[in-house]
Amino acid sequence: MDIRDIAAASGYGVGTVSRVINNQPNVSDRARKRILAVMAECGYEPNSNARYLKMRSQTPITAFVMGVGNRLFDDIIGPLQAALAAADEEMAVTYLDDDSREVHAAIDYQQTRRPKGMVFLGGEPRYFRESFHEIEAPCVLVTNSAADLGFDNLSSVTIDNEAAAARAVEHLWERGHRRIGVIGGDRAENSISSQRLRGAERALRERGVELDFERDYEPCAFLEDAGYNAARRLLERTSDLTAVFALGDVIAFGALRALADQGLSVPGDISLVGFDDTSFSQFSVPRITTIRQSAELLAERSAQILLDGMGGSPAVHEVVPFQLIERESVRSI
Amino acid sequence: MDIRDIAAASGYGVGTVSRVINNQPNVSDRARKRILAVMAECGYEPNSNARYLKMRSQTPITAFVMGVGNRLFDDIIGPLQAALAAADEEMAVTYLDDDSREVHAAIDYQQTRRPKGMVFLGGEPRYFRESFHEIEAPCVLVTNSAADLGFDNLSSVTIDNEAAAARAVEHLWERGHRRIGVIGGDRAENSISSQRLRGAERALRERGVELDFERDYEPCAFLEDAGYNAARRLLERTSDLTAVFALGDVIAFGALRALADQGLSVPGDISLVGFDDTSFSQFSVPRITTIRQSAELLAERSAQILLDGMGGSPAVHEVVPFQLIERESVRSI
DNA sequence: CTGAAAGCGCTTACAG
DNA sequence: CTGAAAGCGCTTACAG
Repeated sequence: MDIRDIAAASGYGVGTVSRVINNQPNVSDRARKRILAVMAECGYEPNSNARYLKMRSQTPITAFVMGVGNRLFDDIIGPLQAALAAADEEMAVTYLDDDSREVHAAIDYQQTRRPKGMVFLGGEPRYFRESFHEIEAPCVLVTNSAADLGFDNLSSVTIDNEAAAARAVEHLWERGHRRIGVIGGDRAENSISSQRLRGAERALRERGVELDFERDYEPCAFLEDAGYNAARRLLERTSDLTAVFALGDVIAFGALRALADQGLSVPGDISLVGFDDTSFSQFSVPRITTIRQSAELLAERSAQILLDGMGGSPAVHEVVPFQLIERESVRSI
Repeated sequence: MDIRDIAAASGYGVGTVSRVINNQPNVSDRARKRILAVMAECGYEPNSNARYLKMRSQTPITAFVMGVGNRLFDDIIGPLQAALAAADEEMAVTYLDDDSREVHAAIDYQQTRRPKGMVFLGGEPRYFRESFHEIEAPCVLVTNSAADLGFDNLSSVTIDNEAAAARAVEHLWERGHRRIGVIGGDRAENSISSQRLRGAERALRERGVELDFERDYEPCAFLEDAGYNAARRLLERTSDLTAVFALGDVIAFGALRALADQGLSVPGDISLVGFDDTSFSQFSVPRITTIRQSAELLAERSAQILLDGMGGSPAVHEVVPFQLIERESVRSI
């Protein structure tokens, strides 16, 4: 069942059928109606490989979402789509699993789809450095900075993760906490988690205390049970902590459980701050004080920057504000 | 930069270049080496639309994952991939958002990719009924039954959701609970949530009590805040409940919060059972008693059934066991 | 408003 | 082992 079958069945030529498929003008109402009817009856769907092989350009903007289940990304997609739609641009979204290299996926995609522009929700700067030069369309990386990468078609919009983490620690400090532990991420990794870690370190240093990585820090992945184990190890090792800063809410959620299992109440015995403002921190008992990135703002700025880029503007690297959300997991001492 | 450029640059013909791209025999080592070198140097990547336009068959098995952030599905993917790999079959995965109709996506995909087989993690029987007849490859629907649909290339593997829900209610009953409320899902919907609801209804009926939908039931979406509100409404309306069965763990998580906000302790004042065994129920305080579906089993059986289907076997509809996981949210009264 | 024809970038018999 | 040629299913000037 191809376009020729439809042409034959409708009594028109393939050119005309193609025009109705693409909603183009210069087709009589009669022809359009007839052809639509035949297509519906046959359940015909155009072969998209053949289409894209020809229309090698100008397919919609595509958003790549790194990993699944990231609430922040889910919250960005909607407003992003809306902002783009306001400028009459469609946006397709592709979810990538954690193992896939976003830039390779984008290269493949570009190869076959030739999108007008691409946006990456999340992504490892490292991969961009390696192979982004192969991609040609204007792009924007969201939630991570591409400022150091120096590609002229790669913009970025992000919060200042370092400052946000520093703010979290500062909040704890203001509440009287002096013995603050940190869990999550990895010192070596050159990415978001290490920026947050640096922020925590800096905030402490500015207050005259050097973060003791041996004693007061425990690295871990962004998973509940990793957070659970990290909190457990940390508390067993150093018992004089009055507060813990978890680099992510998932980690904080696991930590909350670990604390409960050790008979510690939050915030009675120990205070806890998370990062990301996921549903965990909104619904847990106690609700967790955390750092929120504004999905709306991120979305809106990304859309505008991408649009500008498609219009020929050079890459920009924008930093948007974050917010400390005070809830129930920190007490003053 | 296309295959002809590579042919020209290497001094060979396009046919030979195509053979090396596809790792086919009948190419001299010399030619292969030379062509590979040229391709690498040019950073050439074949246009996949053109490839698939020709090779209209035999692309890898594809798994469609409905919605994002479903932990169970995430847990199935790995073992599924592994089981298929053991039979030398690759598997690609495509995440679909909640609004997209899985079957339409599959039809499109089939159109361009012609996969050997497809597996659906989740999916609405309704959509399958409407348009699955257009798809030709052997398929398997996982976590929902396709037994009633009668397509001979559509198998399914699922737990008995009705029995599992009945088991959850029975567990509460055995612990002495007689006034049991239910939250989640929708009576009208012909899908997983309604099966669970029917199970709860049946378990109660078998014990001589008719589930009072007006008083003891509150419908809601599978979201934390929906669970929160549903629990709140239910408890405000009917104050003599000693236990609540939430049709999903996300719902249970929201409910747990609502209960805490009303000053009710779980399980002290009220018992709670969830469904799905997500990280919520494993790490919340208290940990939630719930129903677990075995991701491994689901994956393994799905793989085998798909493989059989590709070998020509007729569709089968398999029901795998579930398990009640007792944790900390139910007390005996 | 409509159709015939060229061409998108590949793969695959078919000759050699 | 290699190349010339046909063809996958579309879209898009170009004539009419």
